Parts: sequence; C-alpha cells; structure tokens
Amino acid sequence: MSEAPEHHLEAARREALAELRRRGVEPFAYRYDRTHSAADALAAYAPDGEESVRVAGRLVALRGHGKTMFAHLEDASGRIQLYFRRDELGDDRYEMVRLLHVGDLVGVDGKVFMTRTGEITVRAADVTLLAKAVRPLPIGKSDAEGRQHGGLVDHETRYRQRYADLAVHPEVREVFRLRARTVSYLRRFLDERGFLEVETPVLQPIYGGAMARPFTTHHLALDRQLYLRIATELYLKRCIVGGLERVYEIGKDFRNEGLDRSHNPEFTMLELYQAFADYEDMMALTEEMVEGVVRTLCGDARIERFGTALDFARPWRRATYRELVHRHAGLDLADTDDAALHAAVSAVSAGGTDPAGMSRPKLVDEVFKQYVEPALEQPTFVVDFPIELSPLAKPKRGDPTLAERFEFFVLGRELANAFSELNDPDDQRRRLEVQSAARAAGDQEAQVMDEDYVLALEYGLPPTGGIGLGIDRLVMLLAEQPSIRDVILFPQLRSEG
RNA sequence: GCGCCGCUAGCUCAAUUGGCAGAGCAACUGACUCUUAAUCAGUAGGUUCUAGGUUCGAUUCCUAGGCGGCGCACCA
Repeated sequence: MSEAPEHHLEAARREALAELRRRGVEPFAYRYDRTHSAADALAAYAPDGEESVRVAGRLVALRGHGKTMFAHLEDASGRIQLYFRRDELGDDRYEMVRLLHVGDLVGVDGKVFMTRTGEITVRAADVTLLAKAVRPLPIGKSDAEGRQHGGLVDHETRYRQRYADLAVHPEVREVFRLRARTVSYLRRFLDERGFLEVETPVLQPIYGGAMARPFTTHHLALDRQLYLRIATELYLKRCIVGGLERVYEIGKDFRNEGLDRSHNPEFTMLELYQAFADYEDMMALTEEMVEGVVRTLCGDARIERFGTALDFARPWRRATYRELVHRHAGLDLADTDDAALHAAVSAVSAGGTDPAGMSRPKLVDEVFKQYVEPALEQPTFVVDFPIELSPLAKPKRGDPTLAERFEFFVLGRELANAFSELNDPDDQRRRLEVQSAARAAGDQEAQVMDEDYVLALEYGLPPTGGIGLGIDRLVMLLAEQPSIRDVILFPQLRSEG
C-alpha cells in the first residue's frame, strides 16, 4: 500500500499540505487543549454574552463564501457549526483555513453565538490544524428532508476500512458504544454478586468444552502443537475445583467453521460458573442478568426488534426439549424410531443435509434445529436436553436419558447454553470416551478426551452451575443488527482479490 | 462447499440490440462577509474487478477466476 496511486484528489490535498508547511503551519499536531465537546459547546450558548470555547474534531462540511466560510465540526459528542471571517482571523490565518479540506482534524478557539438562521455556532478567533487528511473520506451530505447523498455504503469497504466506516457513521460508533456498555453491565452484575473475573489460556494443548473444529498452531520453543480455545469451560471448572467458587471470563473463542451472518471465526463469550448451584439457579441468574441488560440499555424490558415485540420481564417461558419437538415436529421422542426421524429431517432439509449416516442423537438435534428453533421468538428456556448431546452436563434427576441443561432462545437464535455441571469423574471419563469414539468414527466436532480435566474432577468438583452467553449475538439483538459483522469492529474477510 | 445477485471516476449511481463511458457530490480555477445538499461560471478526473474467448469493434455476450451481499449447508 506504500505505493498507493496518487489520485488527483489526494494530489490536491498533498499540495495543500505542502503549501501549509511553506507557510510555517505544522499539519500534524501533538496535542490540543480542548475545553468543550461539540455537545458541551452547544449547551454553553447563552443569548446574553458569548462563551469562549475550544473545540476539536473532524471537518465534515465546508461552505466557502469568499471572505467568510462556514463549516461543521464533528467529534464523539456530535456536531457544531463553525464560522470563519477573514476580518476576524486576519489574512494569514484565513488563507490557512482556505487550505482545509473536509476530513481534516482541527481545533477551533472562539465564541459561541447564534446565526441569523438560528444555529448555534462557534465564531473562530483561532484555528489549529491537528491532522491533515491527505486521503478524502467519503463523507456524505444530507439534505433538508434528511435524505443522504453520497457517503460510504459499500459493505466491503466498510468492513475492510472500519476506521473510515466509523469516521463517517456516528450510528456505527453508537453500536460499539452499546456493545461496550453491554459488556460493562455484565461485568458489574457479576462482580456485585461475588464472581471473580479470571483469565484462562487461549493456547491450549487439548481443546474442549464445545463441539467445534479448532484452529491449530505451533509453539516453536516447545516444539508442540497447540490449539486456540473453542471454549473456556474446562479451565473455568478447574478454577471451581480449586475453590474459587464463583468465576467468569469474557473473552474470545475461536472456531474453525464457516463465516456467515451470525458466525465469525473469533467471537466473544461470557462463561460463568457458580459452586453449589444447579441449572435452576442458572435460569434464575440468566433471567435476572439479561432482563437487567435490556432494561438498563434499552430503558424497558419490552422492546421491539426486527419487527417483533419482545418481552424480557421475568419469568420467561420454559418448555422441555421433548414437548417442543412434539409440538413443532409432531414427534414423541420416547416413541419414535430412527426411520421417522430420517423422514422428518428429509422433509424439510433443502438437500444439503443427508440424514442417512446420522446417529440418533444427531438426528434428534437436526429435528430440533429444523422444526423448533425457528419457532422460539420470545425469550424461552428450552430445558432437559437428550443426555447424548450434553457430554459435560449432569443427568437429570429422575430421568437419566436427559441432561440438566437449558438453552436460552430469542428470535430463533440461541443466546445462552447452561447446565448442572457434571462432577462425577468416572461418568465424565465414560462420556468423553464415547465422544472420542465418535471422533474416531469421523465426527470432527466430537470432543477430545482430556485426562487432566478428569484428574481435576477426581479431586472433587462441588455441585456447580454454569452458563455460556454469546456476547456478539446479544449485542446484535440489542443493537438490532442483522449481521455479526456489524457488531465486531474488524470482522474476518477473505484477502482482497 | 453449493445457488442467486453485484463489482463503472475518490464516493453514490447512470449508460450502450455490441458502436467515442455520463451525472451528482468531492477536487481544481474564478466570483461571493450569515451559509447549511450554499450558489454561479469554468476545468480536470476512467486498466468499466482480473484473465481468456466470440466479434470489424466488448463496460455490455460467453468461459474461468477474485472479492462482496443474500440464501442454503456447517456451527454458536
């Protein structure tokens, strides 16, 4: 990119840059003493008397009128109009102003007044160039009716050059503020309840805690293959064995799967574990935590997203896996043979899914995904999953064919997964052996035996409840963004063609 | 991985049954001391995603590829 072609637009800016330097203006400053944000400066306006302010930000509009010039300056707080007059700035400084372009970063010292047309404006007494934009930013214009003209709409450019997307789209910056406030709320919520935030390895010799294919890497000094974690689960439960009692981690997991509107190869998960609790406690905690996030960030537990009115007020709907499959697929899992499951999957799959080689648990899971998930619009706990699909969860009291596990769904999408954590080391070993066998038989997403994890359980894991909550998906819901790429600052893309 | 759609000036978009590639904004020159899509006059700006093919001639038609969007599959 260092050999980027010089466009005529860029050439004009570079010529202005050179001219500024000839005039003794340093185009890239070290600092600026700002006294007011744009919003503060607007608020500082008083009809009687003119407040002095120093504002700083990016020029997003320039309107020259010969010996005067109007501009708009934008910073993190908003926009404010600037007014430059030759007779007030003097010839030299006014000539400098004429060398400015939209996109330049400037600081302006002046008094706040109101124009004849009623717009609060800073009348510039001095201008400082803070950074020359030698490349034009695609800043659009909006007309009196609010219609947008020009601007940056190409998705590819927006993702590849997120800095430009952010620079020209205040609403995109707002999505990431919402994301930060969401994470901040969750952290505060858990801290207040005695949870300890911990950091567990991203580089793991054995990966586990979820069904997924990992990224593989190599440590040179150890001459050892390592994996990027697909989950934090097994390390966090080791912390519970060690007596930390309540732990959580908010961090990236990495899964070597396809990319689409709701999947990025690295994504952010909150996992938390609480000793002496079971999945009923985790349901109560999830309800309280998520209702709190929604109320705090959206102002109400009832919100409308993607055209659907959603109500996050506790308690949420609860339904068992089995009754949902019965209701939406018309199949009673206790009394359905594999052939019927095959038929059900074949009936709805668009040809890509071939049920022929599927094990029964996979078939059941497929039926659930095809028939049940899309129907779960309102916040819903799906409880009591088949035990075969839940190798890290305790069997359900009274029915060992089921696991004490729930998933939390909104608008057809899984936001959280939780269980009463399996703490019997012998049972855990057996279940991981079944996974290993499936893996040997070709299931690339089956879990791997982790002897050290079983060893940890042998020392005694107290009864424990745990939750995994997908942060990106929660933010997608709150910010009403249909693509995960719109809630991840720098999403993964193919290399440029 | 599969299917559909898209890729033209810095940005947003036009255009040709296959016949010199255009507009608005941005830029440049000039006029303009309360404008706000400022206005007015003028100027400049293109590997039409890439590589082949068909053709007198391809931005347009065909083939392959790249990147992106959407859907499907996989997955969270």
